[in-house]
Amino acid sequence: MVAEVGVGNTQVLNERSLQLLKTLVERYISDGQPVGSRALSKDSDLHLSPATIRNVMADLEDLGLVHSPHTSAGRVPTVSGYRLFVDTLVTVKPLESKDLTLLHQGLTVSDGSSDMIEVASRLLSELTQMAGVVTLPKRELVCLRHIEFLSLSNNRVLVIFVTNEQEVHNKIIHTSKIFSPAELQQAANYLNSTYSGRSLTSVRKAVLKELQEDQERMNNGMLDAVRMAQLAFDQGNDKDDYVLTGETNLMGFSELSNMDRLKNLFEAFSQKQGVIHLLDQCMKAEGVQIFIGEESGYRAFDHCSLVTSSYSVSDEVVGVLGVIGPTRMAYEKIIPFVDVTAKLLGAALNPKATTPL
Amino acid sequence: MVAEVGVGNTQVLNERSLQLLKTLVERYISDGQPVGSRALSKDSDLHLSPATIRNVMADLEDLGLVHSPHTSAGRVPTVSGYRLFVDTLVTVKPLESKDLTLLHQGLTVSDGSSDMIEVASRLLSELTQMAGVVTLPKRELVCLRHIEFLSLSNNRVLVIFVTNEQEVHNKIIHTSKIFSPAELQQAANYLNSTYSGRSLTSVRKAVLKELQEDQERMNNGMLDAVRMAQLAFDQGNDKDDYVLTGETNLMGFSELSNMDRLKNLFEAFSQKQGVIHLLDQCMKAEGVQIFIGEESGYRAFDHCSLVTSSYSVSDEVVGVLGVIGPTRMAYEKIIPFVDVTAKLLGAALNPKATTPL
DNA sequence: TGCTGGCACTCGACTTGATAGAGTGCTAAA
DNA sequence: TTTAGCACTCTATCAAGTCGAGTGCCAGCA
Repeated sequence: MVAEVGVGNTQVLNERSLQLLKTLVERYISDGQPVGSRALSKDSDLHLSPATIRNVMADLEDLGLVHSPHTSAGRVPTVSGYRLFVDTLVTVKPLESKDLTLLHQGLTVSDGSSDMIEVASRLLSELTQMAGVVTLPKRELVCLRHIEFLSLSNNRVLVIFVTNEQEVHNKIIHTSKIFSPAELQQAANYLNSTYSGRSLTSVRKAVLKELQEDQERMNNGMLDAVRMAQLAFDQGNDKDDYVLTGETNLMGFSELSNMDRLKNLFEAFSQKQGVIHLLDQCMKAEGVQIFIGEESGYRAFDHCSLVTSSYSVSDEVVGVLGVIGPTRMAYEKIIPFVDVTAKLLGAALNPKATTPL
Repeated sequence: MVAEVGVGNTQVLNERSLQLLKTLVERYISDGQPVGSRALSKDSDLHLSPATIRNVMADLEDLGLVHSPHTSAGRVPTVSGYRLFVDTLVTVKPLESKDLTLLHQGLTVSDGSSDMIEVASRLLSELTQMAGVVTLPKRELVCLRHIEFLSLSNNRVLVIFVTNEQEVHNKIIHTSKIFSPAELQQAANYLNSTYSGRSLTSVRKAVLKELQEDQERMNNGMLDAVRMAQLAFDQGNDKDDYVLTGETNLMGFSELSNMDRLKNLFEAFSQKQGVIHLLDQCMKAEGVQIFIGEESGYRAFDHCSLVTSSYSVSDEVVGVLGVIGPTRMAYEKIIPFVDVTAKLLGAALNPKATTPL
């Protein structure tokens, strides 16, 4: 993607062109207006005349890095231009100490009763004045703490299970026969003593294995328990989900003030599907990842950028968080912001954490 | 509010004027354009010339029922005009059988595993193409089914309790001493045997009473149990909440395409406070209630109307549902729609229900 | 060879003026 | 009491004109 730099056209994309591109993007991000050659001549420290800059701009336009909305307007960065900018040109600013303090305050493990995910999302959106998004930690990496059954009418059983420290999940399963409360209690006891402390994926695997191989070894009660566990931890039970806050902040940006775009975007938010898929992709990479405009592949996000970072608990990636805003966002601030938030959240979610960083 | 009708100015607000107001509102609702005297003359069955109608319009304008955006535009209903219309003039249309079928399908008790509240909200928004809102049933009228404690680190205890048939709630409480799992189990057993089946409010009252009066009668374990119950069922534990769907539908309406208005509205939605307060007011009245524009008292809703109805389980009002849309909405359809949905939802939530209506 | 000043040109934003159409208020007549 | 007619008002729309920002290109200069 950055292949243009220094291959065939080294002489075109030299240091100076890159410097000008950088200045242009910075200027456009802060102003929102197409940047003309005169402004660029003043802004950059290169002491070049507007005429020279126009020549360079023409080259950058040929390379698809900038674009002119119309004949006599300045230049605006294209998606490729932004890409080059965030990949190699941007000079990230260290987080303002005010913001850092707020993040620390919000994301310390002290107060276990508040929902960290929610807090993180809110911090992201409030401090960046854009939309913040945080996925719930992946259940594969989540430990079963306790399970409990409660009988309902019509062969239905309410399964309640607690994961990690304090997250409560519940699901209704349909059983083939009616269980007495005592039987349910017994089943729960068996499952708790056997599987408590193990990860949900490993529990699921173990359950499947027992059903296939060890049936003769088990008594009826154990078999029932394992069967119910299978139903309870069935794949795709709790769909991965995310917490999104500050969507309304996005309504302030002029590039999103087009009602159709905005509607598409908000519909994408409420359907969740696309967003989840996008965030899933970010989970694979470590560190900060950025989707600019159409790069995401979802039309609804055409005029948005997404700056994400995965967050990890005990060196395992368990989720993703990020900021959604207009393509024209202050990447140099947002990138470190997302980075730090991800690290703090990971640390805060770590049960045996001392304050990190 | 409807006091103008037939008091001092009977001769002004006579049958004919009302008929014309009705026609005007209907026409404006369907067109969205200010209605002129000529159009009104054709639309109404009164066989009056435009000139006559202009005289009537001038009277209606004096009474504050209609309003001219500018000198040579037609008339538009004011809030008072809408009020009079929905209170006395509107002829509600019976629900289309297609919609009725869909409502019945969605809101029958058969499938207990899906969330009725969510379904109801979604039906409201999808079938009306506006936003649907449904409050969660009031907890005062909710029965405790089962309670369970789980110890966490640092004197914290995770309380899980199940209400009604299958709703699971959880809360973390801080205790003064550290309990062993066995002690917690014992406390849960005591509470389950004592309070299971009673409403949350009555449990709360009973707990308070025991703590104040019957302390000497109880052993230590019971006392601990009751203390924990008090913490768990503390007032304001689960804040009343609502499920809102189809907000994005509102972005299609021209009267809400002003970005500022829209932003205010969506911020009100995400803060929830104001909406909850508004819905609470509706809980007091039975049947369909309507807030038009500024009547709600919340600036964010200035250009919206809210058509609500409380819904009841076993003859007790437990919640409110409604539709939010632009002031210019098809009241004659929405009113019966909300009415029927409320009745169906109430019936569906009734544990021992046969299909109603 | 690369940079710069100059010049003609283009395009959008804004202003102005003219026109058509919808709808009103008022008055006088039926 | 209703109606027809008329003058008036206001909006929306279009065309024309102007201004300014910015470009592309060319010729000259270091």
